[in-house]
Amino acid sequence: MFTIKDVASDAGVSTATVSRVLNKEENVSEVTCRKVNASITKLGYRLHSAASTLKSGKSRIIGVIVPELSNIFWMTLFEYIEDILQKAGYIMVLGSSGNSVAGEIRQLDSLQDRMVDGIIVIPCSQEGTHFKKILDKGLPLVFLDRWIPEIHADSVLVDNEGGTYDVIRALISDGFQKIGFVGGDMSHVIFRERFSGYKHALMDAGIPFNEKYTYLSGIVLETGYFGMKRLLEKKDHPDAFFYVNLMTSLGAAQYLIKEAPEIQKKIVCAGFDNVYFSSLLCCRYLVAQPEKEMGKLVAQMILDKVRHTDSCTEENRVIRLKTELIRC
Amino acid sequence: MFTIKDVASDAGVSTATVSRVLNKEENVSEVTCRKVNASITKLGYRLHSAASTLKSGKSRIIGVIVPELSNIFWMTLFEYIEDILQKAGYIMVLGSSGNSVAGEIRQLDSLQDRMVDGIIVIPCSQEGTHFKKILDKGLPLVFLDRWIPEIHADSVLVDNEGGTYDVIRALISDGFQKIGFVGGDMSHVIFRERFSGYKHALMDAGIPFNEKYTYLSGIVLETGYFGMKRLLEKKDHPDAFFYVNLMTSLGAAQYLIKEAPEIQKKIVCAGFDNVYFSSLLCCRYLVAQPEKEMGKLVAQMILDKVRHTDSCTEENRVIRLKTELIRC
DNA sequence: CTGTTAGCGCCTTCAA
DNA sequence: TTGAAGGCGCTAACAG
Repeated sequence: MFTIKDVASDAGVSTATVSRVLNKEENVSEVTCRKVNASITKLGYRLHSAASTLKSGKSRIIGVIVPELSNIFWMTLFEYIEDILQKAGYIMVLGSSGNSVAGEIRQLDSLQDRMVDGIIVIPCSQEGTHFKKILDKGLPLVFLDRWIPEIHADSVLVDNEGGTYDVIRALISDGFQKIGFVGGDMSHVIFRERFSGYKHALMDAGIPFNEKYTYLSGIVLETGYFGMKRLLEKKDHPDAFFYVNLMTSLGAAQYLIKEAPEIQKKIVCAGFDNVYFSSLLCCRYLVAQPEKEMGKLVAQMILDKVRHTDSCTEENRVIRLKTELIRC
Repeated sequence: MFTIKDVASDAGVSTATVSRVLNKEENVSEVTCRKVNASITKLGYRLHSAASTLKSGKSRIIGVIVPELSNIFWMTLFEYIEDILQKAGYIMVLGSSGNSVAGEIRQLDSLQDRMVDGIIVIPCSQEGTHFKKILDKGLPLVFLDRWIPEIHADSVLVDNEGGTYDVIRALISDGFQKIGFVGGDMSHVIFRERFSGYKHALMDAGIPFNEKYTYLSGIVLETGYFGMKRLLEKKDHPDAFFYVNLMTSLGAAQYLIKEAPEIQKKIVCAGFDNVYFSSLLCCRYLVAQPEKEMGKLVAQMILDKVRHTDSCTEENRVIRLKTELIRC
């Protein structure tokens, strides 16, 4: 393997100059730059990232922490994110927190050991003191999809309240009055927002909120399954349902297909999140998040922060993207 | 931040000794070891991975290349893999090849720049000269889920032929004679294996193979969708179907739900792969791959190779795990 | 069993 | 605009 020393002697310059070219510094004459680049390609030289990291303290690694890897929606986001990071010369280290704060802390430690330049987090809960510590160290951190308001970090989110409001209003326009709300961990801000959108839509339509049409205990597959079971068992059950996220939607669809196919035909469903196989959910409406935009934006944000660490102390930005109401 | 120097002086030993303790070498007295560890925890010392990598040439990074990130089955595998790697002190760098050889090469280059200790690959095609180059350099590489027979690398696979044979036989036992085969990129060995299992099961039951019951042009969502459309349009269409993988199954289910709900009731389906929301596919049978075992095994294999790079030149191991036939 | 020491490859002042 | 030179923190001989 070649080092900058080899490149330097081949190009007839010093290692310092090669380093300057590699790091795209301004003050290198165009002739020298070309000479050096020629030698680089000629020798097939590649930067030794460990050496560079040791000396500069920059690793060109962006760490990512997700509650779980097996979530299609999130992974679709990371497909876009990785693409942008890669093109900027960064690699993405993707780690799962296993839906626990302890997991998040473990991942944060591991990432710091690797001297990552920045971190993207989809937090698993509203507990955020461990993230606060990171920010206090001046390490760039951006929240994605979910956030923790008390922790002042840049965040890329969607308009959860508005998206839910719109879909509920659409159901109301279709003539439904008894609309079920399935799923939601109310310790999470984003689910409170969605719940709020639901209640406001009802309120604005003059429909009284009825707690017995709601099932709020969770955001996983089982939540949807048992939520539907519980709600449909009631004699005066809803005739339309809103599922708070993809997992809940999947669980609800499973229940309907397996246990209540005859009821499925009589009710109408809608759900937050849209993926490539959403048509299996048999929903009339879906609230689609702008994955591509979210991914691009968060990647750009973290790169900005990484490259201008000084401006990190500025006011934090919380970006809300619009969702799209899809009629299936 | 503290360095081994600080730990050394705090513990009253040399930096070499600290390094030995950190790397869990044998020849350190128990007393010294305890002293050093005490100082480490007392100071909250953490190894500087870049420095360690620079000196030793080992990064404690395992690179992973997948055709795409948004595949639930694969990501479930990586959930297990990451867990094991993490516990062994390694991190996983997950990158997408975007289903192209060029993408694979790009990822390989990036990983080599990072001095990864080993690589796990789910190849996107049967083209493997770029992987050969990696192996020739002595860099540990293991294939997962798919393989390239010409490239002699360790591989963790399932018994594709046997799994398919069993499910087709089950359909035959249920009385079906006209069984459709949907999906399959025959340039991939694993799909040829599945196709072979299908044909053998028919043959062993004395049922003649009929090409018009097959639709072999792809392994993506659209394959399943249009495959079903095409096959069901025929007047003498199959009354049972086998889908070659998850994506095809999803596409087929979408077609049936959207376009042919009345036919769906009259036919029976089966598919390769099983995920947490498979019940939405309305299959009678599923061929489940042992994800946990696969993940654990491949993680263990790559760690073994990484830790004993010398034995890398030995005969390569190709492991075939049994699938499980699930009746839903 | 432990200490001394020479770099690994690169970046970054400082001086020219 | 360029070069010289001193480490960044750690590991791995080698010596004791």
